[in-house]
Amino acid sequence: MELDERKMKILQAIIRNYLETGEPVGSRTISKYTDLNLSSATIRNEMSDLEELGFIVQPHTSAGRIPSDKGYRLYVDQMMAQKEEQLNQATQEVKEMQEMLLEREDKMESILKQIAKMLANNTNYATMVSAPVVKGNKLKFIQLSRVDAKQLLTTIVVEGNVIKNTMLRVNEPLDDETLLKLNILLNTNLNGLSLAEINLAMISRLKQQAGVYEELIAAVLDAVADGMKEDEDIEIYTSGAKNIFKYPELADHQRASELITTFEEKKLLTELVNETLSDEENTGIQVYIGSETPIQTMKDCSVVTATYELEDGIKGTIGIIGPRRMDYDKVISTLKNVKSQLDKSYKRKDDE
Amino acid sequence: MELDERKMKILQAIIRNYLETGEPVGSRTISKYTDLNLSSATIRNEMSDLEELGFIVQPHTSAGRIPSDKGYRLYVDQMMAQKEEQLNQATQEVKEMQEMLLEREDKMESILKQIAKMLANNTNYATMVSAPVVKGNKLKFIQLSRVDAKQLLTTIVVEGNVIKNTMLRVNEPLDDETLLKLNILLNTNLNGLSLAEINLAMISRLKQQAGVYEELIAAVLDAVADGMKEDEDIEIYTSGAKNIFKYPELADHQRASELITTFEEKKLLTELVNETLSDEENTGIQVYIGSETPIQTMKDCSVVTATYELEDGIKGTIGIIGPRRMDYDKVISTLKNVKSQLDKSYKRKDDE
DNA sequence: GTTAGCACTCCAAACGAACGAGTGCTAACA
DNA sequence: TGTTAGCACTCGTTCGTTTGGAGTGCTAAC
Repeated sequence: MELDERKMKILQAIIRNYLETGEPVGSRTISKYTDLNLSSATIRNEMSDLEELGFIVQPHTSAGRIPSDKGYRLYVDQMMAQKEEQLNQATQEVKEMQEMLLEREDKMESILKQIAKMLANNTNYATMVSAPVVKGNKLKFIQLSRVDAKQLLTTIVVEGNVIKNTMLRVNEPLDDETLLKLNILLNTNLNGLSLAEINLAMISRLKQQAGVYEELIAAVLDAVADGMKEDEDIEIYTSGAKNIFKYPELADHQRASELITTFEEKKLLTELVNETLSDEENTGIQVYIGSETPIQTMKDCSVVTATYELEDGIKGTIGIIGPRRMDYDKVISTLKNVKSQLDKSYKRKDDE
Repeated sequence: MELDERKMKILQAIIRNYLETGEPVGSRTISKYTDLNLSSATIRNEMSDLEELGFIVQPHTSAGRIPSDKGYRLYVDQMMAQKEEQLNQATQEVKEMQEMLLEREDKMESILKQIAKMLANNTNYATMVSAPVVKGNKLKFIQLSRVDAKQLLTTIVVEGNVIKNTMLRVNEPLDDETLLKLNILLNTNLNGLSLAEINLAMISRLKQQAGVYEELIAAVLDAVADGMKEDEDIEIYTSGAKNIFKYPELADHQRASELITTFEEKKLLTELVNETLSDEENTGIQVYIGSETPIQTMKDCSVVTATYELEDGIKGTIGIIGPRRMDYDKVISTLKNVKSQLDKSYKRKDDE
């Protein structure tokens, strides 16, 4: 059996209708809905075929049909192909984002939080935004300062301007000269290195040169290791969890509880982020439908993600999580817009 | 009408039973449950009185009674008075916490997150922990460092060892000498001041002394203001939101959705934190029952909070949010334990 | 290939009976 | 006077039945 053009049109009509209503759609509806001018009986025959092909399913006998994952997949793929070259209209989101980005260019964290919130409000789905992850992770700057007699502050800056601080306690106050010497020692030896490159040889050399301050240097190195090994613990902001209650198919206790937990324990979401970031042939937007998603608890959801890239290799993920019958069209174009704004934002900065 | 001892006993029995079952409790149940040896008819008379006094209510005619907010309040107050001097048994929580606190004394953030999680797991309620808020907010240390030719890093340390960083861009690289001068200028003028004390006069004096670097100083002061004005934006960690689904009286869509939002937008919770911290005659534990809570969306919940205090004036709040029929006894003693551990943790550090 | 017609299926909502938990009241009892 | 047994009554819950409607599959005719 072939999927001819008429079947295709009917499938599309079924999906569109289901996206709107969330109810199984019957043959009569389609017969009226489309401009095909076919009777419900004919549609019934075609629907029977579409079911055999696996694009739609019946929740139970004598009910209408709903799209299967395979059906959604076809629909989404086709849509993506069609609107490859979409113009970038100044949507609501773009306007809001431009204001955000203009306002404060340095406060990445709060901007990402706001993006998550804005997307949740504008789409009525749950959203997540991961903070950019630096792949290389080279140390750019390290400094030891005396806050008071017994407390030192280590400040390290990693490529991509990620800043980390750690307080250290010392028994004896350090004089200015020693502090300067230690700072020079640390900077000359460690700058430009990644965590992997700070090996045992380097460590013992440093300790040797530090003399009596060997112990202090060890503590500093610990702090450095701590600050740079952030890969496992990606910062993720979420918003709009309450939106899942808007879709009855997600709102029963069991599912809702699981989903809420997934959003609360952001750790589970890192899997999604890793998945999207690791995908090589990534065009920027990815769609996971139902069982395709990498996170178990979301098997009844669809997830659309966008990967944004600030500088080379510094990437993050924006994700929208909703029911299978998501408004893919709107979500995808919204994400495309937001992504392009974020991509641009850093380029703009460099131009200054 | 008086609330004599017998009525009191009956009220207690009603509440205890309701805490367990969540179902309205009838006269026959009480007649069997207690050691009063009274028939159900007598109990009925007493219950009628208790209802008139406002301690219990009937969800509808011909149903059992459930405690009113006033009833819970009496019960809780009495319990608190009784166990004023409770011994500090080594509970599950204490053990878990001691491990946490021993492990890393500097990582306040992750410890607080863990506490929230642990409490949620051990109590089956939703939890929140606010990071300590410094009242005075005096600047302890400020430093300007050169990360690379075009980027400066401001690091400020506020009392209570809260550290803030901001990146600044400059057009012209600064030489070491200028940097040193600016640092001395900043430290000598600003150290020990609170945000309120950095007034216009001070600012213009600084700018004047900075000469050509006036603009830079202005940027630094902006960063300082930004870093110190954190009062409005208290860091709050939450956990166990999913637990609300365990209590049918909270789990309907409407309520659940509101509660989830409250937990997600932690801003709303700051009100609760402010309320508890501002209460002067605070013995450490506070109980808000139903409509007593300061947050509208929680009017069907009870909230138990503990205020912990690290150093003088550096306080935070731990809160447990559950249904009205919360196991107050367990929750209160758990919170007492956790609170005392946190209170101690800093004292211990000082002793070292 | 398309369509009208019809029997059939199945869910959802409406209905009502039966049940049971619980009350309030009254009258009797110690 | 306080306590208790008894009884009529209320009201929510449950469960089986009914009904209506939406939708299907099949068949026969166009």
